[in-house]
This record gives sequence, C-alpha cells and structure tokens, in this order.
Amino acid sequence: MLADERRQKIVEFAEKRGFVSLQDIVSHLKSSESTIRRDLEHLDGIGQIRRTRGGCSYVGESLTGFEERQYKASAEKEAIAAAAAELVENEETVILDGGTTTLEVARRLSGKSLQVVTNSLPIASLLMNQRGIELVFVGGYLYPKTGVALGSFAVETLKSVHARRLIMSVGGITKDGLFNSNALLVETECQMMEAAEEVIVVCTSQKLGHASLAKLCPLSRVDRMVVDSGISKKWRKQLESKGVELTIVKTRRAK
Amino acid sequence: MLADERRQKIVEFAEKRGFVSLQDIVSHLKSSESTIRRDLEHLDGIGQIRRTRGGCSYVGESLTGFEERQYKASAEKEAIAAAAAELVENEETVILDGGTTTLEVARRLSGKSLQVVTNSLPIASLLMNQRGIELVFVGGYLYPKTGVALGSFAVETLKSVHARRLIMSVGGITKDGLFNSNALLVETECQMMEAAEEVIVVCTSQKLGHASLAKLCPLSRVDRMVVDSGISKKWRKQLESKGVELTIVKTRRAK
DNA sequence: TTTCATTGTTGGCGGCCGATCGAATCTGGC
DNA sequence: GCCAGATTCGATCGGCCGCCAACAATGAAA
Repeated sequence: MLADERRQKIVEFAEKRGFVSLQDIVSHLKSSESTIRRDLEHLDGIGQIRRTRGGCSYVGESLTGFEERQYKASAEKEAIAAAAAELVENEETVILDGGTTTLEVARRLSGKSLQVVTNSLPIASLLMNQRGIELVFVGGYLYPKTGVALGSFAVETLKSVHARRLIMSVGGITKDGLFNSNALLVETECQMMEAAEEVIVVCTSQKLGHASLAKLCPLSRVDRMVVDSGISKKWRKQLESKGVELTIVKTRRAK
Repeated sequence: MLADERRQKIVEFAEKRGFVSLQDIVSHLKSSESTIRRDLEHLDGIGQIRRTRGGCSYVGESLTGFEERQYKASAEKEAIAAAAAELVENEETVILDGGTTTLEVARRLSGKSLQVVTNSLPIASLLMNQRGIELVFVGGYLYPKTGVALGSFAVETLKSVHARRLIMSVGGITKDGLFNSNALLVETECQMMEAAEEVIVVCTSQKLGHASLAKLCPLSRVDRMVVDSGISKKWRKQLESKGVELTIVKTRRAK
C-alpha cells in the first residue's frame, strides 16, 4: 500500500468516526504502529487531523455539516419536491430558497436547462457542474447551520435580480400569512419575492396552522403552493380564497 | 514505439485509473523503468500528471468542485499553504481567493478566530461550521469547474468589503506583473485587492516566468509572496526590487 | 563516419517501513 | 498526595525499495 493512499484512508476513517484510536487504525490498515504514528504526525502537521493521546480526531468540515449526506427526506417531502420541480420549465430563471425541501427540488432539476439563483450553499454545491444549469450564488453572511447566505449583501444582490419563479420554503403558515424562524432569513426571503414573478411555496401539511418567530408576508402574496394531501378542507378553502393555487400531491400515507 | 505515443498512453492510463504504479506502466508498455521514469518526469513538468512516490496520478478536470476531498496537494503547495496560514492572525478579516492553493490555506485556518470572506464554493463549504470562523460568501455567477463566484455581483459586493489581508493565487507571473487565465476572474480579483490592506500571493515557483491570458496587476501591487524554494535568485531580486516581501518555504525537493 | 538523441543498465543514495527500547504520561489503588 | 503498573510516545537502527545520476548501447540523421 502506498503512503498517500494509507494516509487518505486514515483521514476518511477519522472523518467517519470523529475519533479513532491508534490501535484501531493499525488493525484496520495492517501497517505497523510506527508507520501509523508517522502518518498521524504528518497529517497533524498539515492540519488534516489533530493528534491526541491514543489516537487522533478529525478537524475540518464535520460530516454533520449540512447533514444532507445522512439526511433522508420524508416521502412527503420527496413527492412535494418532485411536483414542484415539474412546475419549472426549460430556459427559465428560478430562485431557490434554502431549506431541506428546496434542496430536494434542486436534486430534481438536474437535466433541465435553467438559470438558477440561490443563496443556499448545499444547493449550490449540488447544482454546480450540472450540465445545462447556469448558477448564480447570492452571497452574504453564511448562516452556520443551514448554509444559507443572509444579510445586507444578500438583499442588495437580490435587488438587481429578476426571475420567473421563486421556490421557497417556510417555517410555518397561519391564516395571517407565512412565518419563518429567523429575522435575517425573512428579510432575505422578502427580497426574493420582490425579484420573482411567481412565488411558489413548498411545504408539508403539518406546517399549516403553526406560526414562527418572524412574519414573512400575507397569504395573498403566494401564487402557488405545493403541499401533500394531508391538508384539510378548511385549509384548502382558506388558501384558495386568498388566491393561492394549490398543487396537492398524493402520498402513500395520505390520510 | 515512439516517445510521444508512449507518453500519451501513460496519460490515458493514469486518467483511467486515477493512479498507476510505475511497475504497472513498465509491464504494460514494455519499456524499461528508466524510460518510464523519464517520461513521468517530463509529463509532470508540463503538468499532465503528478508524480508521487511509486508511480503517478492524474490531475485533470476530475477534481471538480467538491470531490477535492480526495485531491492531494503537492508537497510544495502544502508547505506554501502552511506558511501563508501562519501569516494570518486571530481576530482578523481575511479575503480568500479561489484556487487549490488557497483551499489548502483554508484548511489550515481551522482553529483560528477569524472573519473570512471568499468567493470560492469549496472554501466556503470547508470553513462553514468551523467554530470561530465567521464566513461571508461573495456571490455572483458561479464558474462551473472551479466553483468561484465571478462577475458584476461579486464585484459590487466586494466594493463594500474591507479586510486586513487578501490571500490570492495567480495563473502566472512575469516581470510585467500577475496574470490569470480568465478575464472575469481578473476583474473580481482586482476588486479584492482594492478591498484589502495587505495583498499576499501564494504560488509555486514554476509559475514564475509564465504569462497567462489576462493581466491582473503590476508586481508592485503585491505586498508579500509565499513561494517554494525553487525560486531563482534572479526572480528574488526582481521581486524584491518591486517591494514584494518574500516568504520562501523550504521543501524536500529544493535544489 | 560522425554526431546527437533516445533508451537500457548499473550502482549508490536516501527515504520509508518495521522493530525495539527507554522515557513520559495516564490510571487506579492506597 | 504518592506510588506502581500499564499504556503510549518519541528516538533510533537495520533492511528494503524506489529514485536518481552516470555510463553504455542503439539507432537515426547529417
């Protein structure tokens, strides 16, 4: 086995488990203790891992980063995302908000020919190098956990953007309008709505009736909503009365 | 068999497998070990492959965006990156340009307490969720292969940024100044230089003397340069006469 | 035939690996 | 707090293998 190869395996190993003991590495890679020690020393020197007594720990983009890797979308989200992606036509410009549901939408956009504008790092890395997709990233302060760019830079950039559609997610919906959990996020999303001709909201039916910290906009601002069939008749009426067109997605678990 | 033909086969072989051992090539092409060694040396010199102990690996478009996880930097780059990271002090604001060398620098910034501004998607995803690092992403049109944001959005955003240091990479350096291969990229990097108090250039010595498509700035615009010890005396004088402070990094292969 | 470029061979050098041993550090018991 | 056993760490040494430089052989062009 080559040195580089072995070292790479060590890093992968450390990344997967967070911490690995020296003995574990030795028995796994079947090299001598000395060699592994030297490798750890080297890898620590170049900052790939950090040595600790008895082993090493991984430093760097923790795998829990966006959690998108391990994240498994629910059946509802997948169905909603698929339906939302269907609404997007070739050669359009689409703004994609951050969020796990919109990430699923992004997955299903591959193969189309589009201009995509997004402020979500996970979405950008997903769509980058997708043939046919021209990607514009809206910069700004990167909000750690979710990887979306927010703040004045994002708002300013969005002011000079125009798009056919916006696909956005929300934290909660009540009869008073849409809500989200973060004031900065709301500010950015407001500007996204300004920039788009048509506003499409993707959300699961369980979010209906729940408010959240910051109000985003009234229901009437939404043009279309993609939701699973768990939605009640009352809510259907409520939304339709405000001029929201509904796309209701059948799921296996539909009640 | 002709030399060029043989070398072509080596590149194809390396491209297909990612890495090939010297012995594999020897038995495959039925030339002597020395010949293959000489070929590898040549191909490494013109940047078609990269030599490693025991064989060679392919460098090419395969290291797109985020698969850089597996990308292994050369010893020179690692050493340069480590030295550049040392120059960064806690609580500073640093702008990081895109590029593989700056990506290595980013790796070594973990643990510090910084504000980092970057237009590189790989760097952003690397530093995201790093404790102590506040990240601002400069948005714009995402250039596919390298994942850097360029264009007017990027330039506009950078106009309202101020930073202590800028760490940037270049495509080539001649006595007339710095060059890069892409006009949009140059435009963005110019604005970065405007935004920073100190401009630090990281580059390997092989880039000295090579021009590239678009001129970026004169040598005198650079405050400091981190380079490996392959730099010639003539170049040292040339740079120092323009007021560029040099940090020369020792590497194993230093002649 | 001479000359030059390319290829093959040989030998020395140095880096990488595995093993060993004393020193340093941790742990548990008193 | 202190000690003893255990574990881990760092340094060192010999062996092996890949690397490099020098030289010889081959063949093509002048």
